[in-house]
Amino acid sequence: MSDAGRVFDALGDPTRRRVIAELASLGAASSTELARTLPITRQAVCKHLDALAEAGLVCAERNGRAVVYRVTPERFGDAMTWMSDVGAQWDARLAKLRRRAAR
Amino acid sequence: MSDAGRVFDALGDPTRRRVIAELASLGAASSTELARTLPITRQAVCKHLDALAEAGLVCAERNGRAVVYRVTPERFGDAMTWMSDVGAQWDARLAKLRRRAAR
DNA sequence: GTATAGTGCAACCATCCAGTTGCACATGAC
DNA sequence: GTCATGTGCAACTGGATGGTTGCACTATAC
Repeated sequence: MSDAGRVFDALGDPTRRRVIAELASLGAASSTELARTLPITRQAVCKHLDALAEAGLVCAERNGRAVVYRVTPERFGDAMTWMSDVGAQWDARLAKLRRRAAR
Repeated sequence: MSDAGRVFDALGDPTRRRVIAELASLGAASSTELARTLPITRQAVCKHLDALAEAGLVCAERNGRAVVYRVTPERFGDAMTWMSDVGAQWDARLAKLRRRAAR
């Protein structure tokens, strides 16, 4: 799957969006810390973090017995590129249709 | 839910991304036409188009007995804004941490 | 008129997955 | 050492939903 696809799949879940937003606002946090601020269990948070890591949107770093997660928003670019591509394609089509209509 | 949330939910499905990409490349098409170019039935295409319309990513227009769909990529902006907000939040946090580390 | 092509709606099924619970293991504090 | 805290893994469950089939309805073509 494309990188953009992975990003959309990861962000397609509302809770996952909350997780990453929370993480961005905290700066860095462990699954346990995030679970304290969210209405779900640590296990659920872990699964979401795994999915986000899979998409390259967060990274994990072991620190003693704690695992600290951080946001890595670089991949947002892939999703943005996908959207602007679709938009551009549509715009080109639209322009073509308009030219034809003008003739 | 936020508009950005709706966009991500809509684009979270791979088939739905194919549908909107196909629609953008065709310019405009009915559910029947799209079903011909995709490996799913018209009914499935309809459901996806409904979801995309719900998110404001496509619009439908009746034309005789045919219903023609078009891409309306304006809503992509909401999703992009969400991503840049999360990124900015993280960047601000990062800068703060770096300042503290530099002290 | 009839035949054809398109749409809309409802029911059904299978699969996926978010979330939970429970337990074992690891690490730091004392 | 013990105790507390945090993580990892596995099994299970309920609900959501992507996809299908079937049928009724509508509009164009002839």
